[in-house]
Amino acid sequence: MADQELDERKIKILHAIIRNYLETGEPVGSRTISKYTDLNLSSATIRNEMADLEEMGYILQPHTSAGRIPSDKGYRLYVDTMMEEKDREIEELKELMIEREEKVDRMLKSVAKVLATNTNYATMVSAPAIRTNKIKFIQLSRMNEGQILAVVVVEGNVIKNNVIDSDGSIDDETLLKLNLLLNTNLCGKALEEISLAMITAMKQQAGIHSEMVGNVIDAIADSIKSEEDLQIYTSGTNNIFKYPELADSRKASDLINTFEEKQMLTELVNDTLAGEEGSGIQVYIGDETPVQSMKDCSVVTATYELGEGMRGTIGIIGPKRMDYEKVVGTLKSITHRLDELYKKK
Amino acid sequence: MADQELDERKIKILHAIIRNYLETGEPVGSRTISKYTDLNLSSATIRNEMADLEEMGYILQPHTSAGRIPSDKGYRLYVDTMMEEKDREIEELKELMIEREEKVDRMLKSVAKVLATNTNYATMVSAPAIRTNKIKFIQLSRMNEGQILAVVVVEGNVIKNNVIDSDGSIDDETLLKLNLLLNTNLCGKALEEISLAMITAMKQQAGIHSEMVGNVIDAIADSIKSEEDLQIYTSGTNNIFKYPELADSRKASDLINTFEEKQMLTELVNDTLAGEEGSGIQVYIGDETPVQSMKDCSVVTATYELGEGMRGTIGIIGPKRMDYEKVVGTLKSITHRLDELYKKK
DNA sequence: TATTAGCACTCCGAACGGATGAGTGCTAAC
DNA sequence: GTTAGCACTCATCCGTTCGGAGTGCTAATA
Repeated sequence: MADQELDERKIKILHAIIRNYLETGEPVGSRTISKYTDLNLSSATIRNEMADLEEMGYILQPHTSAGRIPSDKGYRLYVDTMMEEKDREIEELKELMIEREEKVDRMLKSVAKVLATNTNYATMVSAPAIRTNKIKFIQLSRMNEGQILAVVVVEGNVIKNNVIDSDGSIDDETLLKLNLLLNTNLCGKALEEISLAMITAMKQQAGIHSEMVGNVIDAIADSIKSEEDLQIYTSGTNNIFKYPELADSRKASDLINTFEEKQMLTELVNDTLAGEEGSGIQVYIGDETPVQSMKDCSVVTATYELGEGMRGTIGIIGPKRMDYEKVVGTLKSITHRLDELYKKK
Repeated sequence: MADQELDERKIKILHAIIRNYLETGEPVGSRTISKYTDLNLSSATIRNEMADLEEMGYILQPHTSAGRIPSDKGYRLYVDTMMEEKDREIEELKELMIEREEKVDRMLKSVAKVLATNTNYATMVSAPAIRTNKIKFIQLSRMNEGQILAVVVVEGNVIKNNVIDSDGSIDDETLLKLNLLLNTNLCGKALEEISLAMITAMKQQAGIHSEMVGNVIDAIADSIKSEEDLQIYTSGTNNIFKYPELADSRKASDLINTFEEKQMLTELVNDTLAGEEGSGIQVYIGDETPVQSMKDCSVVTATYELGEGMRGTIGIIGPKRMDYEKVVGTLKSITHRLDELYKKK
């Protein structure tokens, strides 16, 4: 009775158990199921089946004489094969005010917020990694005697800037030339594409001011790294208190910390962007997550694209018994909307 | 026996009670005090005195037959008159790496972090309100056909920027003129000083491009407001879990939320900047705080100044039984250090 | 052979009831 | 005014009890 396959009936029962548990958050017993499902079986029969399901690892008992709750393996199966998405979410979300904005970062912030209030889970949104963005415009200008302001605009109108101390005095004319040089050479290039060869070439062209070119490149590189490269916005952190299994002081503290030190979330972002396939939506259940402090959570991530290869990640973090259908639906619809908003142009 | 003044002895006893409670976090009984203090009194005498102190409102009993804990009024008295500051903290802090940085915001972030790890409380640091900062430099430049990039640098090298859609095409020469116009008129002025009169005057000078001037001013105003004007950095939020009286799920959730929605902290900032006097350090105990969600906390704030009138606020949020001496000392030393760092130049 | 009814059993959680001990308030003596 | 002494209160701990939910197993049933 142990190593058999999951037959039709077992699947139905497992499905019922999970659905019920997602709703109530309480261990579910055989009697409940025997009424809940359409297949008319007595609780005794259900019990036998449940014993099998437990042996196979799909469900588990918090303690003897308690009902069953889904195991990670159970959730996994559910998410992989038994889930029906709620497409109606898409319509609802259309109403949510996600509007295109001149500056992407501002919009992404609002995405995080909207998602958090809408789902009742914690959310994170990573801005497209800047180093893959293309440079739109570079501008050097003199602020005062000793200081030069370097401004770099990349796609999405993300603007980086840095103040450079220029010891040697540079006259306005050379500044103009440098601007021209930098723009013609670097515009349209992604930041990570800038090669050493290009830099030396530019230095050569700059002649006596080659030093300045180096400084500017350094400043650019610096201003990119400065913000830890990957900008991440979070929202709804305090939603975790809505789920007793996460509100435990120790776990909560760890989670809060993770959200504050956004850097820890980069692993999640990287993993999502790397392991992408199909719909671009990924579900991490419990231990599957790359972030240590989320071992008792489930995380659903999606990749979005704002045209021209600017890709970022959206993540929703909640308890394992999160409403996967709703979350996946919501993420699908929101990435779709982002796609639409930024495709036109 | 009720409406008498606090005599010497009562003060000593109250002092002892508070000190003891700050250390242990447990209600303190008469026996403890009778041994703790130098005035050799039996527990019975202490009990009588304690009854008086309670009647006067300086201490209270969590329940009959428990020891006493300080009331808000008790803490207040302690902070106002009985506290001896630990000046040695100053030396310790010197070791902490607070270094001047080109961009203030980055440094303030690190201040928040250093304070949080050093004190084990939650911290917030507000950046100087931008609108009181003076403009150092303005630069308009053409990004492409239809778009102009406006960059404004204010004191502290805080850099704001905005993209302006320019319908009418402006040639390079007028752009130069506009730059000159803006810089000569606005540099050295604080953002809030810009008056309508100045704007109209500039528009007149700009001639046919008066519209552009308006746009730029709008853009500047916008980019200031955009970031909710007041930038606030927080750190160590999860420290609140170290204090059981705050770790309670409901309170914790509220607090976390306050730190996430930094906007709520502006009241604290405003109150601090307004009610400033003497040392510039303020202590809010329990209900005294202007922020609703911190009713069960104490908050200590300080005003710092980065030369030339750029003033901001540092706040430390912890349980009522926080180590006021250490916190006040730390804040004093750190504001002092900031002052030093930014005075030289 | 699969399903079901029935029953003994397990375990959690809430409720109860002493002990224990810390701490108080009060009184009477010093 | 101070103190010793005592009765009293109350939180906390711990063992017990008890009911309920749910299980596993067995034997009867279709």
